[in-house]
Amino acid sequence: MTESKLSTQPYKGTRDFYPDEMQQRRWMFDHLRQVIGSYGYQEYDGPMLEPFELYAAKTGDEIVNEQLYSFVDRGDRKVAMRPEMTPTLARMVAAKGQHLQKPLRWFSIPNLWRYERPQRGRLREHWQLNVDLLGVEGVEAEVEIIQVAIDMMRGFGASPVDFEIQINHRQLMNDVFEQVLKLDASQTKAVARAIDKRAKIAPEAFQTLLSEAGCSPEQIAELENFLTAPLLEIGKICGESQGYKDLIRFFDTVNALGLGPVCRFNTSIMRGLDYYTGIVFELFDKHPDNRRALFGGGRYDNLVGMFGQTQMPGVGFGMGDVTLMDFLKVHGLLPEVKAHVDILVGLFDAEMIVQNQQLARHLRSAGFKVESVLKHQKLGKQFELADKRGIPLVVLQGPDEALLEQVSVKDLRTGAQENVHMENLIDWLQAQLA
RNA sequence: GUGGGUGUAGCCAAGUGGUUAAGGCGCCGGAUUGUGAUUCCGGUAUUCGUGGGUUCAAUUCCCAUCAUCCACCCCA
Repeated sequence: MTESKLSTQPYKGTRDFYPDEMQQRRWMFDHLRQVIGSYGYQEYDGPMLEPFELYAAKTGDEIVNEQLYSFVDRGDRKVAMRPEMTPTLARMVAAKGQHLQKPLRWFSIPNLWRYERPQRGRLREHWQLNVDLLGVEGVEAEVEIIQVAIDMMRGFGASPVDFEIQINHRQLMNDVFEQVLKLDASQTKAVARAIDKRAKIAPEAFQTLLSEAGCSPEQIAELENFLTAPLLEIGKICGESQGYKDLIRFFDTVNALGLGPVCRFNTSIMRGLDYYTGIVFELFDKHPDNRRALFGGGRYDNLVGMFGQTQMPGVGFGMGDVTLMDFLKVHGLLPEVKAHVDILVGLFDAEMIVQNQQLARHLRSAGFKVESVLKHQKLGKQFELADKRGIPLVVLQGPDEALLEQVSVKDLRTGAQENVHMENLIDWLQAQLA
């Protein structure tokens, strides 16, 4: 028999969440839910599998061609594992469009799949918070979404100097490409890609990319002029386009709300997804060890309409759990894993299992988180177990205590031990744990 | 998809072409059968990622492969 052993490794680019990691994940998501809930957003979810075509149309060539997990099902349907949530959201909204009361404030924390080479901050399966606001045309929607993002970061204890939201406008970029620079379709794509890279490469390398894209020196100069211009100068370069007006109104509002310092206009923010139509933004970590985007999002006014029933404008963003976790680690914002149990009910000897269970039931019904010892071990082992788990209190009833209707309570944090009468036990324990 | 680094116990690791493969943490057991986090003692690697080759001899050298990390590509 040369049977090869089954590997215990998780599939490439995926993670096992053992209880400690799961607790961290829960902690993170609970924080997010709390902030989002404070804005009135409701949670939804959809299937992990969708028709392949849902992504083929608008998600972007690279994701569809190279990063989509897809297969043909037993009924010959081409199926994909969701690489992002927004198409599912759009589908769900389109399906019920007329009946949903607008605006919609929805969020979800789906697991998403992309066939990629794993590296820092990127895996094949990740969980991504998606927050979307649908049914609002004006930039007030973007302003609210940005506030949600900022408050989430604050909720984790991040300082405003730790991160920055960079903001651009898709339509503004399109206007510049088409009307000012007069680029054709293929040039537009190459130029957009070059702009996306601009912050990471040398200025000469950027110019080379533009030349390779077929730009004349004049076009390059004009583009440079645009890219480095402050927002207020943009209007002079490409006219008072809708994109320009949106941005002005957006920044006016954001400044009035006191959120200006964390928001910055940046013409380099392009975003890869094809469905964005208006303001786009990314939230960056400013820590030198982790300079990367934590969130990305923007306005997608035509996505719901793709399904042919109703048009519905939308604004939203996604944030990956992997990148958020890196942010929290780098900035020291992850708390110690807290004990999940308040009390261990010890088992004095095997014959006392019923008393042990009764005591544990009594304490649980009073609202404590209680673990009970099910198999007799030496008492030293039982206390050791409690200590290693971080359980603060051990409650034990041996023959001596039972005679007096008492239990012995030891606080492992202080080492203090006391006998407490059953009548006072609940109050006494509550005081200890307060 | 391209280039580079690394694979020795659950984790962190030292090590050498030649008898039994350091050490630390953790885990298990004991000293201490009514009391933990201290101390002491003991136990914890028979595929040194996997397969093949060179050799009298390979954990060590060579090749392949897989995994993992980093950079690129792209993105979250």
